Amino acid sequence: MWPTDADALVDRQRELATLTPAPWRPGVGALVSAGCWACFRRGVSGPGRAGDLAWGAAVLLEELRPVARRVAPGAARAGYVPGLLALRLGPLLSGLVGLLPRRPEVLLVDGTGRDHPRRAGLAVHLGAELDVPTVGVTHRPLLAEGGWPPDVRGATSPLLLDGDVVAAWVRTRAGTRPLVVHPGWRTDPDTAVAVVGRLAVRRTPEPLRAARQAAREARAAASLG
DNA sequence: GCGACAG
DNA sequence: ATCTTGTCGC
Repeated sequence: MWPTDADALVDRQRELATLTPAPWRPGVGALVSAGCWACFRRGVSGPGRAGDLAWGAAVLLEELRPVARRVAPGAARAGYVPGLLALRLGPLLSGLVGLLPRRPEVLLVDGTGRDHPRRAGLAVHLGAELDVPTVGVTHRPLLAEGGWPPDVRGATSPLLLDGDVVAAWVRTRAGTRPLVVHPGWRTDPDTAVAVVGRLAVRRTPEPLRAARQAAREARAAASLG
């Protein structure tokens, strides 16, 4: 289950960093993926706090086609603290993925993997809890460093932390900012980049786009009453 | 001590 | 995270 305080989460992250699960690779045929997302009330800025109202979503896809959606309101378990995102969102997101009609082959998460103070970001943690290979996607690195790749779709460049390649900048579209792709649970950098390239039609990979849209629709519906 | 810091 | 503004391209 999910740690409920920072000390317990840090302990769990240190444990996760020592695990070496078997690497996963996509099989032949249509890829069954999922994306999960959480959004908060509009107009509220800052790190927030425990109890913040949130809307979560998980969407299951066969290749690029959404086939199931789950949305639910929930409460953040903590304010946002860099390195402790799992404390805030872990239970909500894992619960929603667990409601999908089947387990995906790979789950895309809005968070880092090995680019983390203890090499165990939310993408790693969710994958371990759910026993699902994961790939993280963020707008920017948490700690890793590296220059942008050329402005060509498919171009990548490494992001390093303490001399290790822990993530990659990826141009999913020319003319826009690259995304950061993070290997998570049972994925390596090459596999993570390949999965994102396969699932990205627009800038944001379709599983995350679909989940973000579903979460925001749930928020909008709630605001109307 | 100070700043930086996924969402 | 979320918002606002401006700019570019179709």
